[in-house]
Amino acid sequence: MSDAFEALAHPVRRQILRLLRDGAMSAGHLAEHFDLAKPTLSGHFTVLKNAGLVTTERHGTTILYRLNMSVMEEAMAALLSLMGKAEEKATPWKSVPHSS
Amino acid sequence: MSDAFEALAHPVRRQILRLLRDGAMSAGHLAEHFDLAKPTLSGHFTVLKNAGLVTTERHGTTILYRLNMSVMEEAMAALLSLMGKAEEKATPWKSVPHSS
DNA sequence: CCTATAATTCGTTAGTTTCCTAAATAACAA
DNA sequence: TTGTTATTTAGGAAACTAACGAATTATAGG
Repeated sequence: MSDAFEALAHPVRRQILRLLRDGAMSAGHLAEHFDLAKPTLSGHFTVLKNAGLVTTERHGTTILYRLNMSVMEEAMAALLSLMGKAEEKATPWKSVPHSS
Repeated sequence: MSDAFEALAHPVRRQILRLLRDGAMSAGHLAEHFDLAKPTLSGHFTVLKNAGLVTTERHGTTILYRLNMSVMEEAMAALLSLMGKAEEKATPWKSVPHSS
């Protein structure tokens, strides 16, 4: 879990995740959104990948980066658990009616 | 927001927050839970305080640390926004019926 | 004022992060 | 094979982090 928060701690990496919200994107296309050298971005990709926050998929010469929602959700759960009181530690999620 | 995630990235600091879930605690009492020198813990307290995740309150010679829920919630919201799709970016929170 | 207690700041060391340029690798096309 | 494009790896400089012991500040009580 430290790795995930560490990865989230850098604004460039959060922006990368934001760009990936709408779907996978290649390293090159992602790099166009930043004023940084490509190797620098590649380093950020590695941090995100090691944290499990993104997955990769090669398509010919390009490599697609994709958000890994399950790890994002694990980070959410970890953060949530830091907020709950101890006596609520093991409380299962309360279900609420669907609104749609 | 970087500061908050940076602060959350260290296991000792997450444990400190966990210890504070049930109420404020003095620096010394917190330090008893770790096998680290007090100056080291004091450094971690400073990181948490600079991130806004805790507040302090002096009582005589002791200093009480207390969770700052509102900043914890801001971190939650930031993480949540990284997960939502762009077209949901500005979606206001949907209200659900109270369960109690 | 003097002493004791609680906590922080200072100074140092070792290891890590971030960024760069240059070189290497992978896949494809001619 | 040769060249082109996409991306990563290598190597290095500057800045930052985490940890410690020693010294310092702040407060309370005699």
